[in-house]
Amino acid sequence: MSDSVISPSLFGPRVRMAPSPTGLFHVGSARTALFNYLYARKTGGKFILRIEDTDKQRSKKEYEQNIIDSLKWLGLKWDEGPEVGGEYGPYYQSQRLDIYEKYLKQLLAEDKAYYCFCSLEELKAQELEMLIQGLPPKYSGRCRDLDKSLVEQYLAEGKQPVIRLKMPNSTLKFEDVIRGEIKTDLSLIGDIIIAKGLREPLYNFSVVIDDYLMKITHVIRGEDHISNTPKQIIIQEALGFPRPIYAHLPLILGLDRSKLSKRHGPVSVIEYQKMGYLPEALVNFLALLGWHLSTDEELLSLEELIQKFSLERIQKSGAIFNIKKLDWFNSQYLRKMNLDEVVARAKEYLETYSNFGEFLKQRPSDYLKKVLSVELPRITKFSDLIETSDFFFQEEIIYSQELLIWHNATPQDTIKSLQKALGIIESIPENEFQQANLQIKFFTYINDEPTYQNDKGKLLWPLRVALSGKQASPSPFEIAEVLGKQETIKRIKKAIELIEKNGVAKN
RNA sequence: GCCGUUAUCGUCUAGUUUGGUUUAGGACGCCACCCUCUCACGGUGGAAACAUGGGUUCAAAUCCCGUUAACGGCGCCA
Repeated sequence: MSDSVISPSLFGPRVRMAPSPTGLFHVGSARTALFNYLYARKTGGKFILRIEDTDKQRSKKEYEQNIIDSLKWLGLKWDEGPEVGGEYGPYYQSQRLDIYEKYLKQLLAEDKAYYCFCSLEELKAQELEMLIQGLPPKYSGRCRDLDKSLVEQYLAEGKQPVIRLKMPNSTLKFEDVIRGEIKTDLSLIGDIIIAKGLREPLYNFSVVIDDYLMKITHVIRGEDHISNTPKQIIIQEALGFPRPIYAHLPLILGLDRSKLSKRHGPVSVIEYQKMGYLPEALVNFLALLGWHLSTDEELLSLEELIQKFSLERIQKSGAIFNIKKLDWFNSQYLRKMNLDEVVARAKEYLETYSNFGEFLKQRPSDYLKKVLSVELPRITKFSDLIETSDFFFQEEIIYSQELLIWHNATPQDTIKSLQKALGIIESIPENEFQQANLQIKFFTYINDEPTYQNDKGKLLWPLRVALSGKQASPSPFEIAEVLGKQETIKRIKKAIELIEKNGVAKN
């Protein structure tokens, strides 16, 4: 048996990401892609993307595009694969059927694989039987030594066989970079099906062929593949292929510690994009799920991650996807980022995911920048802009008049406060209508006015609500500057009207 | 059921290889206080963990053995 392990070639390691387009690109896959990418960049190797679309029933074009879009959004560029090509293509398994067929025939000819004509029903029954006996379900090997002529006859009759690989009965050991030595008793596995037909290869088989032909040196993938590894190694050995280096990543888990899935909440990369997370933040967060520096550094750009990454520091146990920490990363990135950059991204976000785009077009070009300079400390992701800062993006704001009333102030008090505020606002010239100035004007008044001296909220709270319509918002001065003098006056007058219409009448 | 993997604060983790420097460090979250018209931001402080039993040793989160629990796999899916 060949135990030859691929040594890093002259050209450096080659790693790959091999997603299947059977669903939206999962954050777990994104992390696997990230680790592969980091390793390739760190070592000067190549990161290859291969689409595993041999399952014709489940593979969909739209999911294929989603994989590509998600990877691009995250900033993980592949060196070979769809769109960019490469010398070991094609990079879609569905286009490699001739290749698989060739190797399948070779295995059959060498008697290392055989046709199996057992029906699904028979197999199911056997499986059940073994389970009852407390044995691991395993194929009996009934067709293993079928007579050649009988095989020919069945084939001629048009029977649809599957192709099985003859598994040895030995113990197989392999080295995992993250976990060390892993042993399996092959006698427990039985002859696995490697293809449904000459042109219908199954995962375990096609991966081995592709990894070999694409000269993959390191297979970095999820822990859920550990039990596939021995099978793949046996296929490699039957074919005389060298063994790549394996690294099995811990799983990403949901709150209940089971593999992260839809029932735990949003799981696809695009959903996080829609929620307004920054790709940088997602990448940073994902990198720290199962990998950590010995120092306390956590905020790391993709460049820094590349510099500092090492397979050795990957964790062995699964990590729970904690969205609160993602939120924290996102706020950090939002605040650290250059304001113009944030504005550009927020603009794009609002245009694609909200209906505030039109409103924005009618405002001065620096309007969004003003909004963001005020709202940035208050949001964790762009969708918060839609939910909590909508008053900046709408002509009409809706709120109840009770919200305008401060503590134990009466509606009359509130009208008085608003009128006073209106007076101050009106006295400030358009070109001096800035936050700092507004604040000075208001506080000068407050300090001389006994009614408000010790209860600033009596004046400021109704003002703020009049402008925002919210219980929680930036200060009235900040909002006023962004809104501009005219809009500010308009909203205050509206508030006064609102109380006059309802609040006063009630008293 | 069988096989495999894993086990430090609620969560992500440092420390485990080479036992003592650890009254176990950091981050997220949580709580309190300060700032304050509200909400955030910011600042200060706090609660919070070595799964369990047994060894070895002067000394164990760190080494050895057992137990338990959790998860993953056991597809003519990938």
